[in-house]
Amino acid sequence: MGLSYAEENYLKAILKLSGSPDGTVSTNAIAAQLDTSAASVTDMLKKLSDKELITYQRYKGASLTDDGQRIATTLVRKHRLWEVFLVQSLGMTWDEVHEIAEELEHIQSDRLIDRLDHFLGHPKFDPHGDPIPNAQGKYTLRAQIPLSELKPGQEGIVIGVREDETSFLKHLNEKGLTLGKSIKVITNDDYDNTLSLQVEGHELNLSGKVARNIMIKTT
Amino acid sequence: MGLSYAEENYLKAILKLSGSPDGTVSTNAIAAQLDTSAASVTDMLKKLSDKELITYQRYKGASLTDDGQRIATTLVRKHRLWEVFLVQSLGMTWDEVHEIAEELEHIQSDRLIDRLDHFLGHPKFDPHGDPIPNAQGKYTLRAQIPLSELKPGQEGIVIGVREDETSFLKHLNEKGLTLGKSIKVITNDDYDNTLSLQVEGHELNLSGKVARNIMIKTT
DNA sequence: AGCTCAATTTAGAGTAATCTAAAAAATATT
DNA sequence: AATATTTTTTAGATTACTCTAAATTGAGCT
Ligand SMILES: [Mn+2]
Ligand SMILES: [Mn+2]
Ligand SMILES: [Mn+2]
Ligand SMILES: [Mn+2]
Repeated sequence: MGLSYAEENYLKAILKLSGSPDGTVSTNAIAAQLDTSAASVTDMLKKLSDKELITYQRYKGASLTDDGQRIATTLVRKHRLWEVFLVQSLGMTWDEVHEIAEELEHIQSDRLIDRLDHFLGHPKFDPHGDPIPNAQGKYTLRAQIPLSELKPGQEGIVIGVREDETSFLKHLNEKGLTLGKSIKVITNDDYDNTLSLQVEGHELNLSGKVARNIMIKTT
Repeated sequence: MGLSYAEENYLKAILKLSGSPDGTVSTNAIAAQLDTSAASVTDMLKKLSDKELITYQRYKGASLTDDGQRIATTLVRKHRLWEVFLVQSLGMTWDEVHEIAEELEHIQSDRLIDRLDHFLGHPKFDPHGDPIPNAQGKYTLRAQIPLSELKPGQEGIVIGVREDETSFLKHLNEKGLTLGKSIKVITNDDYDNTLSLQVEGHELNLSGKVARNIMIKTT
């Protein structure tokens, strides 16, 4: 029997937040990620723990079990494959696909996803530059560095973003800072990483907050 | 604010069942269609009535309002477009797409559906031969007659099925009776419409129950 | 070691969707 | 017209998910 959308969203949130060593995630971090109350999170952590998808001890945080990790990774795979479909096949823009994929990722059918993956040509990255896990849960890592950490004079290519909210991506569209663009840093403020850079002949100013969410492959 | 999946499924069921003159549908008919209890149906009819998506009087059945009709028709459009996608683009078979489309139809995004429609080339019929409403809710009707009503000697082409359950469609696959096939009736039992017919050189026997769910365009 | 405060959990409650069993209304039969 | 049967509704519960407010726990600081 499958999981509910809510259970799946929690697993995905825990995976996203568990970058740390042992991968333990706090109740409040999950609540913030899912924009829900800490009390709701506690309830759900008990349920997921009963189903052995996470390990959880009161007051000690949660981490994914192997089963939980596998399920969460599959959700990420589905989310990102659908995003590729929406952009590549349907011609939607990178700023409008995340919310839709947030629903599509819950469609239940392994066969569907394998077919979709095949149809799309086994893409390795989604429209935001995030890696797509394969059917075995493995994915490609790339050397990348936040734009905010580049020194004046350094050059590179935009290969990803760390944030997929519509407002952020629309902002980048307006600045012309989309995937694949070549950039060169002119100045980078020591204090708050306010940047000026060169993109396709134009000069551009960016806040440190924005620059920290743009990932660069240096050239 | 959007409707829940349950509310949408009820609207779709009412549309499907309201072929009659005024289009009034009984509580039990809906319960049977959705495989749920009559008590649950009554609860939901009250809710949909409050939202003015149906007209409903106790003990008198329900019918769609214009708003309800519009929403239900859009759901049918989405369901059938997704079925076309699954078969045409992903190469799935007509017997495995209905259940998946039952979920996909609830994805919320008008823009997505318009893009999908465009991507698929504005198809007029789904993989079961059912017409696909356009964005305005209009669809093409075709002259068709149940195979069970053909007389011995009559010929035609399979242009649709009235039932999209997997088991039924798999049965047709085994018999080689798929969309587009040419058939010729040899015998048709007066009492129960047990048929024998000619398909691609082979002779085939069908129960009346099956024959009543296969739609033919006579030639 | 004890105190303080933030993080977390528990308590209690609400909404949505569903069920079974009992009551009421409508329809069919005699 | 009265009675029997079927259909539909109501009553009362259950499960899943969520919330706010109150209680508890644990970690950091004197
Ligand atoms: Mn996304
Ligand atoms: Mn989601
Ligand atoms: Mn279908
Ligand atoms: Mn559905």
